[in-house]
Amino acid sequence: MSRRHWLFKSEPSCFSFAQLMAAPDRRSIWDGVRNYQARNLLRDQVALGDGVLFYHSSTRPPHVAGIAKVCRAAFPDPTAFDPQAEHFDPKSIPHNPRWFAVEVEAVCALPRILPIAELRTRPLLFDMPLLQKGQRLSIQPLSELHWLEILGLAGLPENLLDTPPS
DNA sequence: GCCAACGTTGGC
DNA sequence: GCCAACGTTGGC
Repeated sequence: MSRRHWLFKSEPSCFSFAQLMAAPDRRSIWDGVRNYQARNLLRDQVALGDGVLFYHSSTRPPHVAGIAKVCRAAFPDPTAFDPQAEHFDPKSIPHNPRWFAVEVEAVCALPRILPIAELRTRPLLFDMPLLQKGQRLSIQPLSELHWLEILGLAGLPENLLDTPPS
């Protein structure tokens, strides 16, 4: 089986990695995605067991905060059906859902956060989507090289996701 | 289907 | 706070 890797963006004032760590079973739904390109990735590509970099945007400094993994693959985003929800979309109906969510489970916080400015200094990361001009996607694919480089920078073992939690 | 106007994102 | 880049909207 080949695991893929992703970067998920969140504004920590909205939902932080610490909140995920503190959630029951360290799990949370990843909902509210309302961009078609990100939706397509969530729905069609993000798979159970995939690795996730949890990135904090719109904070100082913007940074990678932690590692998570996908613990449930795509399902219709329930917040799109809820008139009380911030991202309610009346055009998404249960018979034909427009928006999708996954669930993620925290693996560990980075031993030290990795600011975006530091990522920009690493030659192996120059082609990371995050670092491209104008890139705004909230769900971004990472190559195996990107993933390993970032684990290494953070001081985490390459086989992090293969090691069952103790 | 074009494209101008507008709203949002998000680093700096 | 600024503003570049991008996505969406809607008149035509």
